[in-house]
Amino acid sequence: MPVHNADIAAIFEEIADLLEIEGANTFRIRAYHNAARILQELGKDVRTMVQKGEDLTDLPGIGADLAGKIKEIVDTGRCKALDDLHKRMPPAIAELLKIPGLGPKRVRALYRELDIQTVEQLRRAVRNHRVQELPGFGEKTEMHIADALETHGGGAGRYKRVTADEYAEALLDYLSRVPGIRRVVIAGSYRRARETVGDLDILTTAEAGSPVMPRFIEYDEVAEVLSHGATRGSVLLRCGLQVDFRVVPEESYGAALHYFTGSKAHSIAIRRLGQELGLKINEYGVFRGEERVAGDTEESVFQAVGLPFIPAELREDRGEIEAARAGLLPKLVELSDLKGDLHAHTKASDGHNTILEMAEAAKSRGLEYLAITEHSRRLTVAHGLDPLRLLKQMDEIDRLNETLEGIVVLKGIEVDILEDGGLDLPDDALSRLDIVVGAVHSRFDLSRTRQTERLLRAMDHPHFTILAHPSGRLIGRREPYDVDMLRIIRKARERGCFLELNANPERLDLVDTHCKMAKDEGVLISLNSDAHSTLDFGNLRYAVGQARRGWLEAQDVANSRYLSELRQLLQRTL
DNA sequence: GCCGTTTTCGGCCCGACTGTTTTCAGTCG
Repeated sequence: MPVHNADIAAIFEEIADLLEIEGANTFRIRAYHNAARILQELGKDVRTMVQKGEDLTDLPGIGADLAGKIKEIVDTGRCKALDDLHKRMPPAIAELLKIPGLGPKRVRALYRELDIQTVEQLRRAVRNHRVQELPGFGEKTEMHIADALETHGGGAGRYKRVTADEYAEALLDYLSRVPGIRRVVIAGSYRRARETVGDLDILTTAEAGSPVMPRFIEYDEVAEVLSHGATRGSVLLRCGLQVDFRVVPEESYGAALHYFTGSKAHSIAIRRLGQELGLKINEYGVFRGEERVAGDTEESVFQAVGLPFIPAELREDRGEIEAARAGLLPKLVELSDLKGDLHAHTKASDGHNTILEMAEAAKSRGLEYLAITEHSRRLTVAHGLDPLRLLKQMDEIDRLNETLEGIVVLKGIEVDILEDGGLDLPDDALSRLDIVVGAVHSRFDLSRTRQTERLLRAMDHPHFTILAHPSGRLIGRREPYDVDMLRIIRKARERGCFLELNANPERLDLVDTHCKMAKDEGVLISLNSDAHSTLDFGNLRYAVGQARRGWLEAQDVANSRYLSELRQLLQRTL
């Protein structure tokens, strides 16, 4: 059984949870959480690093002990430290930590006093009102646990960004009309452009006496008020999305925005920097003793710790602070950098609009070229094109280009990559196209070796241009297929191919860490809408957000090039 | 458990809200 980074991360998370219940040193617990995060965001396989004998302690947050445990897990699939914890504590007990309102102390009390080890046992104890008799618990706490147990399992989970957008926009509109409100902004993972958000963090400033907090909790989509005080409130919307709300003084806006944007790891790192300089940083400002020295803007907070402004999308403590200090922050790509789109469909396959409609829509978005890339024949459910229909469409595009102004339509295909790595159309058809987008739409279940070989072979095809949605994942619905992404990226460099960052909000494929890896390896990414209708070009902003999280600059993006420049890039070394 | 321009020990970010408390612990973000 190959051990993936996620497997090791899961073990570390479990160790952290069990240690927390045991009452271990909080910084030791944090070290395990931190290591789990590092592994998940690493982008490359730690298993391979172990096999190559690389020094894992070079990774931030990994010391000799954790490096040893990683190696142990890679080699044996087990971790003695976790096994030992399991001997002392029931394995299922960590589940209890996921119930809102239950932290390590209460879980430990429930276990020690009432021998509660599982969610089911807790449910019974709550029913029999045994929980409220425990010291530190009470009637209300027991009631809250009962409520939480009812919703437990139906868990809200994380929301796709595009879904959160719908609720966020309506709420922002409502809040912006509250009398006396000055600023309303969404911070948190939403502002960092994460592909999913667990909740919405809304930050406001308002004039004295403005009824922002009461208006917030009486918003008509609020299903439940979880808490509300003078400056902080928390609600559940009817859709299940949690919204955390803060009101801060105007002069604290920058410090508060920085803090509530996070990430947690980034905030901690910045506060630590402040500490080294004798500064205290909280959401109200940057303080030297009693004196506020910064905090009205985010820039002032960064400046106080000697750094330039760091864009929100980079704030994950993945090296952005070091880069900022060294003056090496990327100038991140923006939506306006995109000159074209290299992946779109029309009615000819499974799209909803004509070529002309798609071209006009792309042009109205400020794009100068658009590749039409229908599915190929094997994908019958999508009315994939055979060579004859493809030729007909190419003629149509030629005719259309003679009349179009301000936009050029490129001839392309989204050709299926067959199980053996062959392409679903003959060479003579592919050779006439401007763009050949290759994509996997079947056999997601191949072994890592075979899936990787399949993609490498497809990319070796002389006409291959772009690898579409390279991991095949659908957010929250389908896991990525198992491939060695570093080998794929290196093959792309060798062949002069691009990798796609697919803008469909269900996909957003590549993930940010692989974008960064491609950039580091010198491979260009194409930010493609994969539009199936004229409306879908709006999704490009999600791709841009993801690209920014992957440190991409305009120069790292294939379709930030003007068409003449792009054509040169497409002149492949065969 | 990690880390080091205060370096192998002694630190490790900081505050709001709730409930069970008579001044604070627990949880959460």
